[in-house]
Amino acid sequence: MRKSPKQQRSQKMVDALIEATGRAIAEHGLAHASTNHIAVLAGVSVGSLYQYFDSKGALLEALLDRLSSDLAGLVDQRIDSLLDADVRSTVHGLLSAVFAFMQKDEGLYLELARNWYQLHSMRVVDLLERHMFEVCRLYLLRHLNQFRIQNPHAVLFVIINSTLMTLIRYLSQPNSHLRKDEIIDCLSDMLAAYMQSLNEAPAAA
Amino acid sequence: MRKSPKQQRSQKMVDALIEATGRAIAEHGLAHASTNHIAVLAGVSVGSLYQYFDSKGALLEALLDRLSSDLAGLVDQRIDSLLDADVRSTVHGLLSAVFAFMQKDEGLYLELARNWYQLHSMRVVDLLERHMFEVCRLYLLRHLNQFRIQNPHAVLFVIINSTLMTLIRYLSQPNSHLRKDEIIDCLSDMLAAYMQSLNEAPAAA
DNA sequence: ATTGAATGCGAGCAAAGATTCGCATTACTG
DNA sequence: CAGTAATGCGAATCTTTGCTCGCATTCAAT
Repeated sequence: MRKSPKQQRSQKMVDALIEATGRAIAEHGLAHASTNHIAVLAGVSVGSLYQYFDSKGALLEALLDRLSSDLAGLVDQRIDSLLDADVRSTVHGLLSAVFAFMQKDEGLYLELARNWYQLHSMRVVDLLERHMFEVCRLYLLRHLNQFRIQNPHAVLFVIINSTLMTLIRYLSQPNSHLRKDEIIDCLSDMLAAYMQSLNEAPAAA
Repeated sequence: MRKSPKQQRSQKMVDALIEATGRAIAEHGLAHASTNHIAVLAGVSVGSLYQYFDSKGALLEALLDRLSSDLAGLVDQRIDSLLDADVRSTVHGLLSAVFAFMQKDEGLYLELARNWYQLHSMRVVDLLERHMFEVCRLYLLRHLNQFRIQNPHAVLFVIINSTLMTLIRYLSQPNSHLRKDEIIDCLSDMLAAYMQSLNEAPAAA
Protein backbone atom coordinates (compact mmCIF):
# COMPACT_ATOMS: atom_id res chain seq x y z
CA MET A 1 0.00 0.00 0.00
CA ARG A 2 1.45 3.25 -1.16
CA LYS A 3 0.03 5.82 1.22
CA SER A 4 -1.51 5.11 4.54
CA PRO A 5 -4.85 6.86 4.53
CA LYS A 6 -4.97 9.82 6.87
CA GLN A 7 -8.35 11.25 6.19
CA GLN A 8 -11.71 9.59 6.43
CA ARG A 9 -12.51 9.73 2.74
CA SER A 10 -9.37 7.87 1.77
CA GLN A 11 -10.07 5.09 4.26
CA LYS A 12 -13.50 4.79 2.77
CA MET A 13 -11.96 4.53 -0.64
CA VAL A 14 -9.64 1.76 0.37
CA ASP A 15 -12.64 -0.16 1.63
CA ALA A 16 -14.64 0.58 -1.48
CA LEU A 17 -11.78 -0.59 -3.67
CA ILE A 18 -11.35 -3.87 -1.89
CA GLU A 19 -15.04 -4.52 -2.00
CA ALA A 20 -15.19 -3.54 -5.66
CA THR A 21 -12.38 -5.96 -6.39
CA GLY A 22 -14.53 -8.71 -4.99
CA ARG A 23 -17.53 -7.67 -7.03
CA ALA A 24 -15.49 -7.29 -10.20
CA ILE A 25 -14.12 -10.79 -9.80
CA ALA A 26 -17.50 -12.28 -9.05
CA GLU A 27 -18.96 -10.47 -12.02
CA HIS A 28 -16.34 -10.75 -14.75
CA GLY A 29 -14.28 -13.64 -13.46
CA LEU A 30 -10.77 -13.38 -12.12
CA ALA A 31 -9.22 -13.26 -15.58
CA HIS A 32 -11.30 -10.34 -16.77
CA ALA A 33 -11.45 -8.23 -13.67
CA SER A 34 -9.40 -5.24 -14.79
CA THR A 35 -8.23 -2.32 -12.73
CA ASN A 36 -10.63 -0.17 -14.72
CA HIS A 37 -13.60 -2.36 -13.89
CA ILE A 38 -12.61 -2.21 -10.29
CA ALA A 39 -12.20 1.55 -10.27
CA VAL A 40 -15.56 2.05 -11.96
CA LEU A 41 -17.33 -0.30 -9.56
CA ALA A 42 -15.75 1.53 -6.65
CA GLY A 43 -16.84 4.85 -8.12
CA VAL A 44 -13.26 6.01 -8.17
CA SER A 45 -10.56 6.63 -10.76
CA VAL A 46 -7.71 4.30 -11.62
CA GLY A 47 -5.26 6.92 -10.47
CA SER A 48 -6.72 6.88 -6.99
CA LEU A 49 -6.51 3.13 -6.97
CA TYR A 50 -2.76 3.31 -7.43
CA GLN A 51 -2.55 5.91 -4.72
CA TYR A 52 -3.26 3.21 -2.19
CA PHE A 53 -2.20 -0.01 -3.81
CA ASP A 54 1.12 -0.69 -5.41
CA SER A 55 -0.34 -3.00 -7.98
CA LYS A 56 -3.30 -5.05 -8.92
CA GLY A 57 -1.69 -7.89 -7.03
CA ALA A 58 -1.57 -5.87 -3.85
CA LEU A 59 -5.27 -5.20 -4.23
CA LEU A 60 -5.97 -8.90 -4.57
CA GLU A 61 -3.83 -9.58 -1.57
CA ALA A 62 -5.85 -7.10 0.46
CA LEU A 63 -9.07 -8.72 -0.69
CA LEU A 64 -7.84 -12.13 0.34
CA ASP A 65 -6.85 -10.83 3.72
CA ARG A 66 -10.34 -9.53 4.25
CA LEU A 67 -11.91 -12.78 3.10
CA SER A 68 -9.62 -14.67 5.39
CA SER A 69 -11.01 -12.85 8.40
CA ASP A 70 -14.55 -13.42 7.22
CA LEU A 71 -13.90 -17.12 6.91
CA ALA A 72 -12.37 -17.33 10.33
CA GLY A 73 -15.45 -15.65 11.76
CA LEU A 74 -17.78 -18.01 9.99
CA VAL A 75 -15.95 -21.07 11.21
CA ASP A 76 -15.85 -19.89 14.79
CA GLN A 77 -19.57 -19.28 14.66
CA ARG A 78 -20.56 -22.72 13.54
CA ILE A 79 -17.92 -24.91 14.96
CA ASP A 80 -19.37 -25.62 18.37
CA SER A 81 -22.65 -26.92 17.11
CA LEU A 82 -20.83 -29.37 14.86
CA LEU A 83 -18.20 -30.98 16.95
CA ASP A 84 -20.36 -33.05 19.22
CA ALA A 85 -22.17 -35.15 16.67
CA ASP A 86 -21.04 -38.43 15.15
CA VAL A 87 -18.71 -38.45 12.17
CA ARG A 88 -21.36 -38.73 9.53
CA SER A 89 -23.46 -35.87 10.89
CA THR A 90 -20.48 -33.65 11.48
CA VAL A 91 -19.19 -34.18 7.99
CA HIS A 92 -22.61 -33.63 6.54
CA GLY A 93 -23.08 -30.39 8.42
CA LEU A 94 -19.62 -29.20 7.55
CA LEU A 95 -20.09 -29.92 3.88
CA SER A 96 -23.38 -28.07 3.78
CA ALA A 97 -21.67 -25.10 5.36
CA VAL A 98 -18.81 -25.17 2.89
CA PHE A 99 -21.29 -25.49 0.07
CA ALA A 100 -23.14 -22.39 1.19
CA PHE A 101 -19.86 -20.62 1.70
CA MET A 102 -18.79 -21.27 -1.84
CA GLN A 103 -21.90 -19.69 -3.25
CA LYS A 104 -21.78 -16.66 -1.00
CA ASP A 105 -21.14 -13.23 -2.49
CA GLU A 106 -22.24 -14.16 -5.97
CA GLY A 107 -19.78 -17.00 -6.14
CA LEU A 108 -16.73 -14.91 -5.36
CA TYR A 109 -15.15 -17.60 -3.25
CA LEU A 110 -15.90 -20.22 -5.84
CA GLU A 111 -14.29 -18.15 -8.56
CA LEU A 112 -11.22 -17.65 -6.43
CA ALA A 113 -11.05 -21.31 -5.53
CA ARG A 114 -11.35 -22.37 -9.13
CA ASN A 115 -8.33 -20.30 -9.98
CA TRP A 116 -6.39 -21.41 -6.98
CA TYR A 117 -3.27 -22.14 -8.91
CA GLN A 118 -2.90 -18.66 -10.35
CA LEU A 119 -3.29 -17.12 -6.93
CA HIS A 120 -0.88 -19.71 -5.77
CA SER A 121 1.59 -17.54 -3.90
CA MET A 122 -1.41 -15.83 -2.40
CA ARG A 123 -3.22 -18.72 -0.80
CA VAL A 124 -6.94 -19.27 -1.44
CA VAL A 125 -7.76 -22.89 -1.30
CA ASP A 126 -4.83 -23.00 1.09
CA LEU A 127 -6.83 -20.73 3.29
CA LEU A 128 -9.91 -22.90 3.22
CA GLU A 129 -7.70 -25.91 3.65
CA ARG A 130 -6.09 -24.48 6.73
CA HIS A 131 -9.41 -23.71 8.36
CA MET A 132 -10.78 -27.13 7.57
CA PHE A 133 -7.61 -28.58 8.97
CA GLU A 134 -8.17 -26.76 12.20
CA VAL A 135 -11.77 -27.90 12.41
CA CYS A 136 -10.74 -31.48 11.82
CA ARG A 137 -8.02 -31.23 14.42
CA LEU A 138 -10.51 -29.97 16.96
CA TYR A 139 -12.91 -32.74 16.12
CA LEU A 140 -10.26 -35.38 16.46
CA LEU A 141 -9.10 -33.95 19.76
CA ARG A 142 -12.56 -33.99 21.22
CA HIS A 143 -13.17 -37.54 20.05
CA LEU A 144 -9.68 -38.67 20.75
CA ASN A 145 -10.60 -41.99 22.21
CA GLN A 146 -12.42 -43.05 19.06
CA PHE A 147 -9.64 -42.53 16.58
CA ARG A 148 -6.16 -43.84 16.15
CA ILE A 149 -4.68 -42.35 13.06
CA GLN A 150 -1.08 -43.18 12.34
CA ASN A 151 -0.48 -40.53 9.76
CA PRO A 152 -2.86 -37.73 10.57
CA HIS A 153 -1.16 -35.22 8.34
CA ALA A 154 -1.55 -37.21 5.17
CA VAL A 155 -5.01 -38.40 6.11
CA LEU A 156 -6.26 -34.89 6.70
CA PHE A 157 -4.66 -33.65 3.51
CA VAL A 158 -6.49 -36.29 1.54
CA ILE A 159 -9.79 -35.84 3.32
CA ILE A 160 -9.86 -32.09 3.07
CA ASN A 161 -8.68 -31.77 -0.48
CA SER A 162 -10.91 -34.54 -1.72
CA THR A 163 -13.96 -32.81 -0.41
CA LEU A 164 -13.03 -29.24 -1.19
CA MET A 165 -11.84 -29.90 -4.69
CA THR A 166 -14.77 -32.14 -5.51
CA LEU A 167 -17.16 -29.45 -4.37
CA ILE A 168 -15.36 -26.81 -6.36
CA ARG A 169 -15.45 -28.98 -9.40
CA TYR A 170 -19.09 -29.82 -8.96
CA LEU A 171 -20.07 -26.19 -8.55
CA SER A 172 -18.09 -25.26 -11.64
CA GLN A 173 -19.98 -27.57 -13.91
CA PRO A 174 -22.71 -25.37 -15.29
CA ASN A 175 -25.34 -28.00 -15.85
CA SER A 176 -24.61 -31.16 -14.02
CA HIS A 177 -27.40 -33.68 -13.81
CA LEU A 178 -26.26 -34.46 -10.30
CA ARG A 179 -28.02 -32.75 -7.45
CA LYS A 180 -26.22 -30.94 -4.70
CA ASP A 181 -27.49 -33.27 -1.99
CA GLU A 182 -26.41 -36.34 -3.92
CA ILE A 183 -22.89 -35.01 -3.90
CA ILE A 184 -23.00 -34.13 -0.23
CA ASP A 185 -24.40 -37.54 0.65
CA CYS A 186 -21.75 -39.41 -1.30
CA LEU A 187 -18.95 -37.36 0.15
CA SER A 188 -20.31 -37.81 3.66
CA ASP A 189 -20.58 -41.53 3.15
CA MET A 190 -17.09 -41.73 1.82
CA LEU A 191 -15.52 -39.83 4.65
CA ALA A 192 -17.55 -41.63 7.26
CA ALA A 193 -16.53 -44.99 5.84
CA TYR A 194 -12.92 -43.93 5.69
CA MET A 195 -12.76 -42.70 9.24
CA GLN A 196 -14.57 -45.76 10.46
CA SER A 197 -12.00 -47.93 8.74
CA LEU A 198 -9.18 -46.00 10.33
CA ASN A 199 -10.32 -47.26 13.72
CA GLU A 200 -10.37 -50.84 12.70
CA ALA A 201 -7.48 -51.59 10.41
CA PRO A 202 -4.54 -49.84 12.08
CA ALA A 203 -5.25 -51.54 15.39
CA ALA A 204 -3.72 -54.63 13.83
CA ALA A 205 -0.63 -52.83 12.53
CA MET B 1 -6.58 -25.23 -39.46
CA ARG B 2 -6.13 -22.83 -42.30
CA LYS B 3 -4.36 -24.83 -44.98
CA SER B 4 -4.20 -28.56 -45.14
CA PRO B 5 -0.54 -29.41 -45.56
CA LYS B 6 0.24 -30.76 -48.99
CA GLN B 7 3.96 -31.13 -48.85
CA GLN B 8 6.03 -33.12 -46.43
CA ARG B 9 7.72 -30.14 -44.84
CA SER B 10 4.47 -28.54 -43.85
CA GLN B 11 3.20 -31.69 -42.20
CA LYS B 12 6.40 -31.81 -40.24
CA MET B 13 5.85 -28.24 -39.22
CA VAL B 14 2.37 -28.91 -37.95
CA ASP B 15 3.79 -31.69 -35.82
CA ALA B 16 6.63 -29.54 -34.61
CA LEU B 17 4.23 -26.78 -33.67
CA ILE B 18 1.94 -29.00 -31.66
CA GLU B 19 4.87 -30.51 -29.88
CA ALA B 20 6.38 -27.09 -29.25
CA THR B 21 3.09 -25.95 -27.79
CA GLY B 22 3.37 -28.71 -25.25
CA ARG B 23 6.94 -27.84 -24.40
CA ALA B 24 6.18 -24.14 -24.16
CA ILE B 25 3.36 -24.82 -21.72
CA ALA B 26 5.44 -27.20 -19.66
CA GLU B 27 8.26 -24.71 -19.59
CA HIS B 28 6.60 -21.32 -19.13
CA GLY B 29 3.25 -22.38 -17.76
CA LEU B 30 -0.02 -22.11 -19.62
CA ALA B 31 -0.40 -18.41 -18.86
CA HIS B 32 2.97 -17.46 -20.29
CA ALA B 33 3.18 -19.71 -23.28
CA SER B 34 2.98 -17.16 -26.06
CA THR B 35 2.74 -17.77 -29.77
CA ASN B 36 6.25 -16.40 -30.09
CA HIS B 37 7.65 -18.87 -27.57
CA ILE B 38 5.94 -21.64 -29.41
CA ALA B 39 7.24 -20.55 -32.79
CA VAL B 40 10.78 -20.25 -31.50
CA LEU B 41 10.66 -23.66 -29.84
CA ALA B 42 9.34 -25.15 -33.04
CA GLY B 43 12.13 -23.44 -34.97
CA VAL B 44 9.56 -21.72 -37.12
CA SER B 45 8.19 -18.22 -37.51
CA VAL B 46 4.94 -16.92 -36.12
CA GLY B 47 3.71 -16.32 -39.62
CA SER B 48 4.06 -19.97 -40.46
CA LEU B 49 2.22 -20.87 -37.32
CA TYR B 50 -0.81 -18.93 -38.48
CA GLN B 51 -0.57 -20.56 -41.87
CA TYR B 52 -1.79 -23.78 -40.30
CA PHE B 53 -3.70 -22.75 -37.21
CA ASP B 54 -6.45 -20.19 -37.08
CA SER B 55 -5.57 -19.07 -33.62
CA LYS B 56 -3.68 -19.92 -30.51
CA GLY B 57 -6.80 -21.66 -29.31
CA ALA B 58 -6.83 -23.92 -32.34
CA LEU B 59 -3.26 -24.87 -31.58
CA LEU B 60 -4.19 -25.76 -28.01
CA GLU B 61 -7.12 -27.73 -29.27
CA ALA B 62 -4.82 -29.70 -31.56
CA LEU B 63 -2.46 -30.36 -28.68
CA LEU B 64 -5.30 -31.60 -26.52
CA ASP B 65 -6.48 -33.90 -29.28
CA ARG B 66 -3.06 -35.43 -29.47
CA LEU B 67 -2.82 -35.83 -25.72
CA SER B 68 -6.24 -37.38 -25.69
CA SER B 69 -5.09 -40.14 -28.00
CA ASP B 70 -1.98 -40.68 -25.92
CA LEU B 71 -4.06 -41.06 -22.82
CA ALA B 72 -6.44 -43.50 -24.44
CA GLY B 73 -3.47 -45.59 -25.52
CA LEU B 74 -2.00 -45.59 -22.04
CA VAL B 75 -5.24 -46.67 -20.46
CA ASP B 76 -5.81 -49.47 -22.94
CA GLN B 77 -2.33 -50.74 -22.27
CA ARG B 78 -2.63 -51.03 -18.54
CA ILE B 79 -6.24 -51.72 -18.01
CA ASP B 80 -6.27 -55.50 -18.33
CA SER B 81 -3.64 -56.08 -15.73
CA LEU B 82 -5.59 -53.96 -13.26
CA LEU B 83 -9.14 -55.11 -13.47
CA ASP B 84 -8.78 -58.53 -11.93
CA ALA B 85 -7.37 -57.53 -8.57
CA ASP B 86 -9.30 -56.62 -5.44
CA VAL B 87 -10.47 -53.04 -4.94
CA ARG B 88 -7.55 -51.89 -2.88
CA SER B 89 -4.93 -53.23 -5.30
CA THR B 90 -6.74 -51.94 -8.34
CA VAL B 91 -7.08 -48.49 -6.87
CA HIS B 92 -3.49 -48.49 -5.79
CA GLY B 93 -2.27 -49.49 -9.22
CA LEU B 94 -4.50 -47.00 -10.92
CA LEU B 95 -3.35 -44.17 -8.72
CA SER B 96 0.28 -44.97 -9.34
CA ALA B 97 -0.39 -44.88 -13.03
CA VAL B 98 -2.19 -41.55 -12.85
CA PHE B 99 0.61 -40.19 -10.72
CA ALA B 100 3.19 -41.14 -13.30
CA PHE B 101 0.99 -39.78 -16.02
CA MET B 102 0.77 -36.40 -14.37
CA GLN B 103 4.52 -36.05 -14.24
CA LYS B 104 5.09 -37.18 -17.79
CA ASP B 105 6.42 -34.70 -20.36
CA GLU B 106 7.92 -32.34 -17.82
CA GLY B 107 4.63 -31.92 -16.04
CA LEU B 108 2.68 -30.85 -19.11
CA TYR B 109 -0.42 -32.76 -18.09
CA LEU B 110 -0.16 -31.45 -14.57
CA GLU B 111 0.07 -27.89 -15.79
CA LEU B 112 -2.97 -28.39 -17.99
CA ALA B 113 -4.90 -30.03 -15.20
CA ARG B 114 -4.09 -27.25 -12.78
CA ASN B 115 -5.60 -24.76 -15.15
CA TRP B 116 -8.60 -26.89 -15.86
CA TYR B 117 -11.04 -24.11 -15.41
CA GLN B 118 -9.53 -21.85 -18.04
CA LEU B 119 -9.46 -24.62 -20.61
CA HIS B 120 -12.91 -25.42 -19.50
CA SER B 121 -14.62 -25.46 -22.90
CA MET B 122 -11.75 -27.53 -24.14
CA ARG B 123 -11.82 -30.40 -21.71
CA VAL B 124 -8.69 -31.45 -19.82
CA VAL B 125 -9.56 -32.79 -16.46
CA ASP B 126 -12.82 -33.72 -18.15
CA LEU B 127 -10.78 -35.90 -20.40
CA LEU B 128 -9.01 -37.63 -17.56
CA GLU B 129 -12.31 -37.86 -15.76
CA ARG B 130 -13.95 -39.54 -18.68
CA HIS B 131 -11.20 -42.13 -18.99
CA MET B 132 -11.28 -42.85 -15.30
CA PHE B 133 -15.00 -43.15 -15.52
CA GLU B 134 -14.67 -45.74 -18.22
CA VAL B 135 -12.13 -47.71 -16.23
CA CYS B 136 -14.37 -47.66 -13.20
CA ARG B 137 -17.33 -48.76 -15.25
CA LEU B 138 -15.37 -51.70 -16.61
CA TYR B 139 -14.22 -52.65 -13.14
CA LEU B 140 -17.72 -52.52 -11.77
CA LEU B 141 -19.04 -54.57 -14.67
CA ARG B 142 -16.48 -57.26 -14.17
CA HIS B 143 -17.11 -57.41 -10.45
CA LEU B 144 -20.79 -56.88 -10.79
CA ASN B 145 -21.83 -59.37 -8.20
CA GLN B 146 -19.80 -57.64 -5.49
CA PHE B 147 -21.27 -54.17 -5.77
CA ARG B 148 -24.71 -52.71 -5.43
CA ILE B 149 -24.46 -49.01 -5.95
CA GLN B 150 -27.71 -47.13 -5.96
CA ASN B 151 -26.40 -43.94 -7.43
CA PRO B 152 -23.41 -44.89 -9.51
CA HIS B 153 -23.19 -41.61 -11.32
CA ALA B 154 -22.79 -39.50 -8.21
CA VAL B 155 -20.56 -42.07 -6.55
CA LEU B 156 -18.20 -42.19 -9.49
CA PHE B 157 -18.16 -38.44 -9.78
CA VAL B 158 -17.11 -38.15 -6.17
CA ILE B 159 -14.57 -40.95 -6.31
CA ILE B 160 -12.90 -39.81 -9.47
CA ASN B 161 -12.76 -36.14 -8.69
CA SER B 162 -11.63 -36.68 -5.14
CA THR B 163 -8.64 -38.64 -6.29
CA LEU B 164 -7.74 -36.67 -9.38
CA MET B 165 -8.05 -33.28 -7.76
CA THR B 166 -6.21 -34.34 -4.64
CA LEU B 167 -3.35 -35.64 -6.75
CA ILE B 168 -3.23 -32.49 -8.79
CA ARG B 169 -3.20 -30.42 -5.68
CA TYR B 170 -0.52 -32.52 -4.05
CA LEU B 171 1.71 -32.35 -7.09
CA SER B 172 1.27 -28.60 -7.29
CA GLN B 173 2.59 -27.98 -3.82
CA PRO B 174 6.26 -27.29 -4.40
CA ASN B 175 7.59 -28.59 -1.13
CA SER B 176 5.14 -30.72 0.70
CA HIS B 177 6.46 -32.70 3.62
CA LEU B 178 4.15 -35.50 2.59
CA ARG B 179 5.54 -38.28 0.48
CA LYS B 180 3.95 -39.47 -2.71
CA ASP B 181 3.31 -42.95 -1.38
CA GLU B 182 1.65 -41.63 1.75
CA ILE B 183 -0.86 -39.85 -0.43
CA ILE B 184 -1.43 -42.87 -2.61
CA ASP B 185 -1.89 -45.10 0.44
CA CYS B 186 -4.38 -42.79 2.06
CA LEU B 187 -6.38 -42.36 -1.11
CA SER B 188 -6.38 -46.10 -1.70
CA ASP B 189 -7.56 -46.72 1.83
CA MET B 190 -10.27 -44.17 1.52
CA LEU B 191 -11.65 -45.50 -1.72
CA ALA B 192 -11.39 -49.09 -0.59
CA ALA B 193 -13.26 -48.29 2.62
CA TYR B 194 -15.90 -46.40 0.71
CA MET B 195 -16.54 -49.12 -1.82
CA GLN B 196 -16.60 -51.71 0.90
CA SER B 197 -19.22 -49.70 2.74
CA LEU B 198 -21.32 -49.44 -0.39
CA ASN B 199 -21.79 -53.20 -0.30
CA GLU B 200 -22.93 -53.28 3.25
CA ALA B 201 -25.09 -50.28 4.02
CA PRO B 202 -27.39 -50.04 1.01
CA ALA B 203 -28.44 -53.67 1.32
CA ALA B 204 -30.56 -52.53 4.23
CA ALA B 205 -32.13 -49.62 2.34
C1' DA C 1 14.97 -23.67 -67.09
C1' DT C 2 10.56 -21.48 -66.27
C1' DT C 3 6.70 -20.58 -63.94
C1' DG C 4 3.08 -20.71 -60.68
C1' DA C 5 1.75 -22.65 -56.42
C1' DA C 6 3.02 -23.76 -51.85
C1' DT C 7 5.57 -22.59 -48.06
C1' DG C 8 8.19 -19.67 -44.93
C1' DC C 9 9.48 -15.34 -42.89
C1' DG C 10 9.39 -11.66 -39.20
C1' DA C 11 8.74 -6.71 -38.76
C1' DG C 12 4.82 -4.38 -37.60
C1' DC C 13 -0.20 -3.61 -36.42
C1' DA C 14 -3.89 -3.50 -32.97
C1' DA C 15 -6.26 -4.39 -28.73
C1' DA C 16 -6.10 -5.05 -23.88
C1' DG C 17 -4.80 -3.79 -19.76
C1' DA C 18 -1.53 -2.23 -16.09
C1' DT C 19 0.69 1.81 -14.44
C1' DT C 20 2.16 6.85 -14.32
C1' DC C 21 2.10 11.75 -14.16
C1' DG C 22 0.76 16.44 -14.19
C1' DC C 23 -2.98 18.96 -12.92
C1' DA C 24 -7.53 19.88 -10.29
C1' DT C 25 -9.99 19.57 -6.16
C1' DT C 26 -10.75 19.10 -1.32
C1' DA C 27 -9.56 19.21 3.57
C1' DC C 28 -6.84 20.79 7.40
C1' DT C 29 -4.07 24.55 9.95
C1' DG C 30 -2.98 28.95 11.63
C1' DC D 1 -9.04 33.45 4.22
C1' DA D 2 -4.61 32.18 2.70
C1' DG D 3 -1.41 28.38 2.24
C1' DT D 4 -0.10 23.79 2.24
C1' DA D 5 -0.73 18.95 2.36
C1' DA D 6 -3.68 15.30 1.11
C1' DT D 7 -6.53 13.40 -2.10
C1' DG D 8 -8.61 12.59 -6.64
C1' DC D 9 -8.62 12.47 -11.51
C1' DG D 10 -8.17 10.29 -16.22
C1' DA D 11 -5.76 10.97 -20.53
C1' DA D 12 -1.42 9.33 -21.94
C1' DT D 13 2.17 5.79 -21.80
C1' DC D 14 4.24 1.37 -21.60
C1' DT D 15 4.04 -3.53 -22.16
C1' DT D 16 2.44 -7.71 -23.61
C1' DT D 17 0.63 -10.67 -26.94
C1' DG D 18 -2.22 -12.35 -30.56
C1' DC D 19 -2.25 -11.88 -35.21
C1' DT D 20 -1.56 -9.91 -40.40
C1' DC D 21 0.67 -8.83 -44.55
C1' DG D 22 3.93 -8.11 -48.18
C1' DC D 23 7.88 -10.13 -49.65
C1' DA D 24 11.39 -14.13 -50.06
C1' DT D 25 12.26 -18.86 -50.80
C1' DT D 26 11.40 -23.62 -52.16
C1' DC D 27 8.97 -27.16 -54.63
C1' DA D 28 7.02 -29.64 -58.52
C1' DA D 29 5.24 -29.95 -62.99
C1' DT D 30 6.03 -28.94 -67.82
